[in-house]
This record gives sequence, structure tokens and C-alpha cells, in this order.
Amino acid sequence: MTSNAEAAEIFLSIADLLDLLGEKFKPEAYRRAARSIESLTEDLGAVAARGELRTIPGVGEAIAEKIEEYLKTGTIPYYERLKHEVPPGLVELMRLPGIGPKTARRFWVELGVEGPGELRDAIAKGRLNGLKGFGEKKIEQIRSALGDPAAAPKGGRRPIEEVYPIARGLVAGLRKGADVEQVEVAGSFRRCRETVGDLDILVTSKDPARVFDVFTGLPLVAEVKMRGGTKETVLLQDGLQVDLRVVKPEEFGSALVYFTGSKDHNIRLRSLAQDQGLKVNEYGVFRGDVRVAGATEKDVYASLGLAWIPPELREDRGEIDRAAQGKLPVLVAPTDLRGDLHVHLPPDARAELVDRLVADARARHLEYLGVVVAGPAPDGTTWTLSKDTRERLGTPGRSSLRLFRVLEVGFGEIPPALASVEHDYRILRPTLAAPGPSAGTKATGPSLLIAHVGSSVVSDGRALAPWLEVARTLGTALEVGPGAERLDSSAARQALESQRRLHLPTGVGGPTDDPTGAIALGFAHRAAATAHEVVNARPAGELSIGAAGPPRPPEGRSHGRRKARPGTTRAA
DNA sequence: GCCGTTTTCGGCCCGACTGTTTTCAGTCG
Repeated sequence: MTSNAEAAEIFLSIADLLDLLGEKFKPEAYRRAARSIESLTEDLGAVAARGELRTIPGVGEAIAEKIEEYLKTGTIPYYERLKHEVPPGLVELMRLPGIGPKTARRFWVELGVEGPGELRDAIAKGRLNGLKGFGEKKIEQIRSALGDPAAAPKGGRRPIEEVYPIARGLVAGLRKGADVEQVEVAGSFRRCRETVGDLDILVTSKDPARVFDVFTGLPLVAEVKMRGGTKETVLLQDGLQVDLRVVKPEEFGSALVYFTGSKDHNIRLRSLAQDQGLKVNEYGVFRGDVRVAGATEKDVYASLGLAWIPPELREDRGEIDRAAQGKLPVLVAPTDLRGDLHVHLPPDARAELVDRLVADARARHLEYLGVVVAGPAPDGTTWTLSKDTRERLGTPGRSSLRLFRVLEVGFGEIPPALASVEHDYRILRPTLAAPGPSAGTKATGPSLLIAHVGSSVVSDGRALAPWLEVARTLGTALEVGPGAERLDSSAARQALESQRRLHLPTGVGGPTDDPTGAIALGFAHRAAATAHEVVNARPAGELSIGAAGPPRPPEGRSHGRRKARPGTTRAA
């Protein structure tokens, strides 16, 4: 069994091992290839079958060859060889905070230390004393990293929906307590990646010291790891690391670009700048010593001849070329959403709850709601909305809000208990088993279907394919957003590539701090979805879920495909 | 190892911070 994720893992491991062997540029080359492979929307095998491995950014002759080996045999001889050269414990050492490849390598070469246990011994025996570059503090730092496994997680990403309320809380705390002008959470959080490793918060303020004081005093903050003049790093109580940076107003835009990333996007921006005789860093865009942009992101991109690029697209997947050509897609905006076809109410919903839902929908200028009137309860039984609730929903007063009745069912026959429930639309909630050949064929009838497919099913590109086929046959849209039952952004991109429309949940009627709607929109942006490709961006009278127009090509490098050099088959 | 529409060789992002340093190396993001 091979997979993109596993291949990416292997290349990351190769990079670590090369680091430990003291290689200079190869590790970064392997990491870049790993990042590209990981963000691929297509199975590596399929790319290889077309002979297009080398169109993947960062994949050249040598790595393409290794991918072929991996696909054929499930392993890479070069990797196996490296593993024999480097003791496995060294990789563990390198993952400890404060120890990088150079330091781990020195322990290995100079002290014969091959892992955490041996390093602990070496420290206890005083073998680090007198070693050049190792003073008391450094040794103590390493000792505590070795003794404290909780200090180890350099990695450990968590789902964005989990981090969302934390980020909001921190921003609110800063706004309330300190004299801050602009505040923005950057990093992969801003790009709305499915998982977030840490938070990067940028602020402008006339009083940085006060900002740090306020921040340190926030209840969520457990420990200050580092504090300088412009930057503070803290650990929250749950272990999440947060970097706070105070920047000057004239630098805010360039800092935001820089810290929003992605890394590959930034690298490409800089090389584009170099071509134009410009230099980009977090302080601005410079021609010589003259700042030509920096205060806003728009200025920064404009100074490079680019349209502003939405954060969710900044992954070096051709967005920079598109921005240069003025061909960026117009992404679906919150104001494009005209309804929400997937709203749940408990069967015994109190009147206030129903009224609040309707009021919230109006406040958001939604034109219609699809309320689930019947469906499966968590205990496996079925439930239907109470008569009271239905009547209350059915009398939206003078508002023009239109209501649809939605039935939520699995694939196949409608259960007898629900057969008599009147409905306008259906939501299909597939079981986690792969759909069979005849799955869903009975689910015809009312015009509009939304599949509620688990991303646990679809996280692997190949597992999604049969679902997309079913969705195509039935003409359903697919719901995108956070949580195990919706498509993540990569699955959403594939759905769009197979001409499916998306449904975006809005969180209407839910708690005000519910991030579902914002994250769903972010995922849709990562998939480069336009309003035309979102079913609930259509007016109530024109709801149709069929194909979203002409097929879109898979994303990739847009700047021409490089031809493989003939006759230069050099090994790594 | 990758990359390039001025390059097939010679670059490879770059700055803050820390600790150990009389000028810098390593880590981190």
C-alpha cells in the first residue's frame, strides 16, 4: 500500500538524515518535494502513470526516480541505506527543542552519543563540560529538554476548528487590554489550513512592552518561552505555542505577507522580486535602500506587479503567475451565500431557538433555509421535527425568507418511518463503508441532494473517487467544512475538478462564536471555489446541483512544463 | 537536489534571538 502521505513522510525522513550527515542543501530540497507531494490533490501513482512526476514543484530527476521506486516496491533503497548510516536516536535528539542537526551531529561525532539515553549519561558524567560552545546554560537547557517529554513536541498540529476559539480569545484579549492598532493572526491559521501547528499574531502598537505585558497576563497563557524587543513566544495552558510580534505600521503589510506564508509562496515572491531588482523581507519591499511598499499587503503585491492574493491560495500552486496575469479566481465571498440548506434543529426545539434561527438568517441576509425536518438521531432511531416547530418555521411572518424541508437519510431506500415525511430536498449521509455499485440509485426524487461525506473516508485521494462517482451519478453537491463529515479543502478541490458543486454550511442559528461557517469558507477558498461553484450561493429559484460548468484542470505549476533532460541519469 | 525565457553552473530567504562569544554559530520560524 503506497500513498502520497507516506511518500512525503519518507522524504522528510531522508531530509532529517541528510541534515545529520551534514549535507548543506539537499535536506531542504527533499523537504520541498515532500511538501509538494503532501499537498498534491492527485494520487502520485496517477501522476507517475502520465509521466509527469517532474511537473511537481521540487521534484527533479533524482527524486522522481525515487518516487518511481517507491511506487513499484513500497520502499526507497537510498532511504534504507541512509537509515543504516545514521543511528535512529540521533533523529530523536534533533527533534528536541534547542537541538538542531548541527548539535546532534556534534554529539555523535565528538562524543559518540547516539541517542537521548546516551546524551543523558554524557551530561551526568560531565562530558559536555569544556566542549566548545557549551556553557552552563546551554547544558541546563538540554538537560531539561531531555527530562521533559512534554517539551518535545516540535510538530503536533491540531485541527483548525479546535484552535479557532483560542485565536479569537487571544485577539480579543489583546484588543481589550493593550493599546493595539492592527491585530491579525497570520500563519497557517490565516491560510485556513486544516491543521495548525502554532499561532503567529501580528500587531501594531506604539507601546510594544505594554502589549507583551498584557499578552503575558492573559488567562490562557501558561509560560513565557522567550521575549525580545519585538517578539514574544509563549506556551498556552494546553501546550499550543503562540508567537506575538509587534511591528511598525509601515511594515505591517509586509510582515503579514511574510508571516502568513506559506514558505514556498514567500520564496517564490522573493525570487520574483529579485528578478525585478527588488528585495522583499518582513520589513517591506525595497529598491536598494528605498522602501517602495510595506504598509499593506495590497501595496506589497502591487509593487511586484501582482494582484492581492487571498491567503488561502498562498501555497505556491501557480497563484503567483495567475496574480501576475490578472487571472486569479474570484473566490466565493460571505456575502455571496444566499441560504443554508443544511440546518439542524432538535425535534423538541424550543420556540425561542426556532425564532432565533429565523432572526439570524434574516440578519445575515439569507434568502432561504433548508431545515432538516427528519433524519437519524444519534441513537440510530429516526426523529422528526415537532409539529410546533414546523408550524413556527412555516410562518416566517412578513419576511421573504423561504423555507425548505430537508430529509437527511443514508444512501438507498428511505426508511419506512420517514417515508411519509414531506420534504423538498435530501441530504445523503453515507455510511463509512465504500459505496457499492448500486448505492444510492434509489435516492432519486426530489431535486436537490447534498452528500455529507466523511473526510475520514476521503483523506486519501483514491478513497474519494468512488464517492465522487456516486455524487456525479446522483447529481449531488458535497458539503465542505470542518469536522469528520465534511470535505476538507483538498477533497473539495477534487470535487470541483470533477464538476461537483459545494455546499457551505454557514453556522446560522448556532452560537455566535461557532467557527463552522468561517472555516468552511476558508476551505472553499483553498479549493479556489467561485460563487458559481457553490450551490447555496444561488438564488432560491435557481437551485440546481448539477455540474458546475466546464471541467477545471487540476492545479499545478502554470509556468510551463519543463522537459526532462535526456541522457543525464545521474544517481542521487 | 532543484532550478533557470539573461544561467546547464552556481546559486540556494533571511532576520530575531540565545548563548557563548571578543565577532559568531546554531536554532527557529
